[in-house]
Amino acid sequence: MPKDTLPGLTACNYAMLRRATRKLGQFYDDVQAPSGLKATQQGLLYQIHIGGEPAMGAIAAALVMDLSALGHTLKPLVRDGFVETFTDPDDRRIKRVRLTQQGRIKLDEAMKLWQTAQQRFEDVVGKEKAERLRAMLDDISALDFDLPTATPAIPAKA
Amino acid sequence: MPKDTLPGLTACNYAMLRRATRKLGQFYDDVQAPSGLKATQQGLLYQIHIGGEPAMGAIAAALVMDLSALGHTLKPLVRDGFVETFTDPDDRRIKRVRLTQQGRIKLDEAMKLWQTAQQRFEDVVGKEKAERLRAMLDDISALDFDLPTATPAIPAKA
DNA sequence: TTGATTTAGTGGCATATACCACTTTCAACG
DNA sequence: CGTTGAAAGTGGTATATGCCACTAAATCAA
Repeated sequence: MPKDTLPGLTACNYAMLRRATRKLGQFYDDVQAPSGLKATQQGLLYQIHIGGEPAMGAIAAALVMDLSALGHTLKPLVRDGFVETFTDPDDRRIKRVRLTQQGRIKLDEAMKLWQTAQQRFEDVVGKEKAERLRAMLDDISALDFDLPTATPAIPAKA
Repeated sequence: MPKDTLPGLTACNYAMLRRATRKLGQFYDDVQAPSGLKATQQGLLYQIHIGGEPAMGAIAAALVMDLSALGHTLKPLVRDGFVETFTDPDDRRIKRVRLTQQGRIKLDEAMKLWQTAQQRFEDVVGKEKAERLRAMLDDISALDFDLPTATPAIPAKA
């Protein structure tokens, strides 16, 4: 039975990460469904909320997310009136983002549900273990994987 | 400065998970790009490979993935000739999946690149720590979050 | 055997994300 | 000043995923 000796996908860090993400997504989304927001959207609203009218690029950087992906993700939230954008008066390249009144209200509502999910998760997994998990994940998000695929030590400007 | 006292999104298990997933996705995808497969596709091919002509439902269950999502994800792989499907002769509801010859070759190719990425990840994070991470993620994928949202102890068939 | 129920997938629709090719602004230089 | 190159976003295209409504096939009951 070769299948027992094959490593299985449990060996792949990325595959494990995605699988666990799907699992948690189903859970958090389910709990937060009454608010009408997906957990992803709630997270984005929150990030904007604590960001102080952040620029698109700042949000993307904080979330380790592609800038264009952020733009797309933001669209439904703008369409539904939870978020609005405006051009930075000092640098017209920069687009800043903020919550609308409605967005703040909706975020409040969603946060209450979030707490339920979060609490439940920690009850099941253990507060201490959850903390360790988040710390590890935070580390990973900050890593630098530079593959030295022919790194010119110093481009020497030539 | 209220921003320093706000919990930041680092408190949310799900948000952390997604952020780390994006980070690793960018890394693994980048390393595996030469094969033409995304890391997600490589993972799926591998799962099929070790599954012994698995049924759609079996794959979805193993990956904690929605069945319809799996169907969609499979399409490009079928289109590109890496995977083929056939109806189970003993139960025509069941659709089984297997790699084509071309699919096996492509998987081999991608696995070599995967090993590079995997190795690099473990070099940076530490083999032991990576192992703990995967174990935790594996646990999470197997959890049962039943929120007793009015659980009728026994529907009593009425 | 027939009608109700359950199981396995499909298709449509919507969000999440990524990469690439542009466009618009700034900023730096000569 | 212009020219040039970097910085910030936008739009298009493609995959990843999920939910829901629906169909087909198998099972269970009566």
